[in-house]
Amino acid sequence: MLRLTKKADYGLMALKYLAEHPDSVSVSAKDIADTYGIPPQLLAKVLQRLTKVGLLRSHAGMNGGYELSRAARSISAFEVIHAIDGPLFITSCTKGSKSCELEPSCTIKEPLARVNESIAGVLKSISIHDMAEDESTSGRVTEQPLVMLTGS
Amino acid sequence: MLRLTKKADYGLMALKYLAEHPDSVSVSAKDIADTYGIPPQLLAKVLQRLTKVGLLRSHAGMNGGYELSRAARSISAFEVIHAIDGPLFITSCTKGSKSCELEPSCTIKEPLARVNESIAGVLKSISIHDMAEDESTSGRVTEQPLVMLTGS
DNA sequence: TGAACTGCGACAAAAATAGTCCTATACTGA
DNA sequence: TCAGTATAGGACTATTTTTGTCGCAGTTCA
Repeated sequence: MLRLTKKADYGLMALKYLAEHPDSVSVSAKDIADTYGIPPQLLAKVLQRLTKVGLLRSHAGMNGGYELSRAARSISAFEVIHAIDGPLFITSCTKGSKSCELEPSCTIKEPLARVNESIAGVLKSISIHDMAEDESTSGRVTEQPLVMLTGS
Repeated sequence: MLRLTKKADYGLMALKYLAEHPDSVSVSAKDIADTYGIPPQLLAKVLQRLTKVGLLRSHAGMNGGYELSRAARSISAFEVIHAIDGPLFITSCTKGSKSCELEPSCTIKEPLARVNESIAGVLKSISIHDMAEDESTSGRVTEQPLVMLTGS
């Protein structure tokens, strides 16, 4: 339930990798794919999408590759996931497109929409920087409130 | 991204329906399926599973059907979803089974595990009763904190 | 110019979901 | 006690989503 696609996983891993190697001018998709043992071509597509959305800057040609276009601290997990998996959300039919295929029957949607926002909030509150930092200083991140949802 | 399966949707809808009809001694799967225009047999299976898990009580034979085994207020969305979609979570490989197929590469998992818990918290904090109530007195539910995640 | 890249579109393969069918069993009421 | 209505559940098929591959065009750099 509620699982991320592998593409989103790959995207997060790649951004984390880039966040941890700010020194390297640019890193190729292949470099990252090799490091994590994931299909290079797939990762390439993911990175291309992230570039298109503006989270990465690409650099074609020899010694080319990708780099973060912004500070890791300012890139949220939400942005990454949204860019890769799209805006779709919790319930099959979110009120983006025409309500529900199932007539006016979907009475469950509105309550879930709020849950939806809560989850988005959680995802927005965690940055690539947080994820990268986590490893070395585990436990530090939790000190600050991950998310605070009162009222809304 | 992060969307519920239809089965889970159906389950939530059914429980909500039952919560809204406490008068009826028991409601058949067909009744609910007809009301919402969903496949009866599929809903039947969902309800059977919810019964097995103990969220519903079933009653075979004529005029049979299902009823909540507990107060709607004490049944969380989390329980329902967990019963139907299983315990799987956010990231492909949660540290339930052996860490990751991808060697020690999955550095992304631990940070996401925390996100995972946050989401579970959100889901646990909303009850079937909340969802049923929502329609009539929309907006009331939001007044109470949906979830409060500080530190953890 | 050629090697090492990114950028895309079209597929193919695999896995998860959704939905159907069929049979067995339980209970109710006439 | 029999007929009708329900649940219980296994097996199977269909559909959709996800994952991964291939091939080719454009870029950059030495």
